[in-house]
Amino acid sequence: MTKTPARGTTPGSSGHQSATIKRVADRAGVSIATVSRVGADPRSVSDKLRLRVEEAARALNDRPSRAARMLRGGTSQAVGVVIPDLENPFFTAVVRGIDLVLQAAGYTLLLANSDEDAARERNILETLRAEGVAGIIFVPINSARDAYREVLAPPVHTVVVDRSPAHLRPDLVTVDNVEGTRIGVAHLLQLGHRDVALLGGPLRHSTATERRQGYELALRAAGRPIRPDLIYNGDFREGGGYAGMNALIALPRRPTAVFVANNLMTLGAFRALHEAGVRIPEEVALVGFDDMPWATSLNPPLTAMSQPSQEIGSSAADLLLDRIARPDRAIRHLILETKLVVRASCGASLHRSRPKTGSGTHGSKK
Amino acid sequence: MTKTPARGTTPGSSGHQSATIKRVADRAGVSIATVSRVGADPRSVSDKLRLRVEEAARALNDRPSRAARMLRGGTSQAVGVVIPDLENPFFTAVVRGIDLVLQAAGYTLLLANSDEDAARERNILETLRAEGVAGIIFVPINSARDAYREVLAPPVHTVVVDRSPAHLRPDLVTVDNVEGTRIGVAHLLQLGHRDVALLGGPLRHSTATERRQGYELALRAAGRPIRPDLIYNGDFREGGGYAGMNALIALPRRPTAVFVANNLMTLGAFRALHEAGVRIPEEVALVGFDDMPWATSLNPPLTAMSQPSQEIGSSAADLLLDRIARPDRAIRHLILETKLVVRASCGASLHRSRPKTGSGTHGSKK
DNA sequence: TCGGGTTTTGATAACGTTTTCAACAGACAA
DNA sequence: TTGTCTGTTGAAAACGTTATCAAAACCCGA
Repeated sequence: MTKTPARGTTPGSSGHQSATIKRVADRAGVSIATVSRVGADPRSVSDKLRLRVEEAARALNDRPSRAARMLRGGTSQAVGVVIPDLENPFFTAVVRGIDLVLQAAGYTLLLANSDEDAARERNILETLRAEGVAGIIFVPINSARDAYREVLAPPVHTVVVDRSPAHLRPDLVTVDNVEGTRIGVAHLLQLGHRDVALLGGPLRHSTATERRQGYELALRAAGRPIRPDLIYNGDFREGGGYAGMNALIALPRRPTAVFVANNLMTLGAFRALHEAGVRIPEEVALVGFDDMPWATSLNPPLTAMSQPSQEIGSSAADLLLDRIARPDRAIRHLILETKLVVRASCGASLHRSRPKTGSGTHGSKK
Repeated sequence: MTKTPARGTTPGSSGHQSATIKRVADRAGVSIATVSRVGADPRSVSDKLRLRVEEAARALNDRPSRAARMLRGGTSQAVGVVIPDLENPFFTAVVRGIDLVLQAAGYTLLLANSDEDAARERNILETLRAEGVAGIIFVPINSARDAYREVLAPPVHTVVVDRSPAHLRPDLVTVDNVEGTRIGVAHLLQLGHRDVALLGGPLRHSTATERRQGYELALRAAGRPIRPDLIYNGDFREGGGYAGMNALIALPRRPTAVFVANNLMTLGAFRALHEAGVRIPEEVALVGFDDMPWATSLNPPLTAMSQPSQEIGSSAADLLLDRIARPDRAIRHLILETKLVVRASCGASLHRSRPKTGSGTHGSKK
């Protein structure tokens, strides 16, 4: 039986149709164990057999069954991605980044939308866990304190994105929110504005508190006082930006510049300003956190702190893949830089007198 | 200890930890076959045992392994969703609708981004198929003609969304593109515009051809000629809208109104107009196809044909679930209505003289 | 040529389900 | 009481992998 084995009707194997690995094995004239091995570690099998198996697999268009693999190994080649709002372009850009590297690495992406709802998030996380995903990348709602204890249990790895969770130190990818906001606010200050307001977010999110810190930092560096009435804590949604901006322009001492700490809120702020007939940037100058695809379509185009959204996603995926490969590396926190993109909404073009945009200290008073 | 079978150390079962169904069976003092049965068809097992099993399952927080289930049955409780652009808010709204009903039905959502790339789409579809999804919901790229033959093979069910594929009649959910566009263009005509241009899309997409039909329909109904120079076929992306609008305003006989057949292109059109300093709607009136979350933040706010994006998604999911349950129903094509949302970009507010917005025939000449 | 060691291979158990088949229990008619 | 029929249950095979273990093949020095 030495040479002849490669052909179809070996006595042992009657003509079954299914069972991909078995079919490959039959065709190559080897045992299924050998086939499995060339998939796992090609060096562990002799060149002769390896070649036979490889060609048989190719001919049969063999795709190992994930179900079987997972049933055996307890973990599947899939990763779960959980974001709080599928319709926020920032998150979708992140997902796109994740998808790019995951797809290239042969992983399948399970996406779920937690909708900023803690119960739903919990449910999703449990499902994902039961599903046997190799890892989870998620933007935490961060409601209950010990909510994520069990998600971190060894079989499944976790990478957190955008917001840092309260009582947890997982692998993490964020942006430098403090510095980003500081630069944005400093830009406004430098343009000569004395009263710069902040349209901030819910303080349970690290992004909101950090951006607030950056705001205060910039003000202090410029020697300006922190006026509590100029700080509005919104909800990071369009409605909050609208309400907040309306509140600000109703102020007796109306601010001449506003830093909006979130993309959706920036939209709301624009709407409020347009409706009220307040001119941007002549009456109120605007800088937003997070650039958006349609920032240039706004009127005037938005000056924004641009986040590398897609790169956030791909970095997170890289981190996850790496952790899966080497589970006992040290925890890493990756902090990406933001970038000031100057367009018209901040009014920089009105100030031709001071063309130099230096390293962010305050400008002279107007 | 009355019933005794329920306790731990039954002679047959040594102290294994894993195997959920086995554990439930042990705890309830029945065979695993019985446990499986109460999951599949509760009426097929006696009340007594059924109760015991149910309570055991509840106590053990039993979650049947999807991997095992799929390995046995060949199909998993997951559905694949394939869209061509994760960053287009229309598609994400659709996905959100899908997610809503799928999550409620206990299905897992596998999302993939085909990026308008045929090869990638094909690869995704094959993967999904190999993955054993119960069904696929997708927006087809529609490049090669027989590209989708094998996707339709019986084990996996398909629902197509937004665009109808060329040589295929699957379950389908679209919007009434012809009528939607007709209404939008008629609105412009009724406002007194004589030269209404169309910023259209790539004709390989049914959405683009149908919207073009609607445009011509409206023009003919108003007795206006079709001027080829007023029709620009873009790419359904921001850049195409920008280029197209620039081309239109460079025309010797510049149109006074433009219907933009796609959300991203609308953004580009706005940008072009703003940059060129052309006033909306005084110099060029604008109506777009597909309303967007930020339509009200544009300046002026966008008049648009609003699509029920989320409902498109949820309907598609409903269709799919129904087909999975009853595979031999007739093929269905669900056509949803669009709605004209009048804001400022069309200039309707400038025409206080004619407050009645009737059923879409043309108004008197200006 | 023969041992001893190393490498390569194959048979098989296990993973958690569903489903088929046979066995068993109970009900009812004779 | 016996026999047949129906309804309920359990044993076991199968799904496609991977991993363990033992057998086989090979290599090398004596």
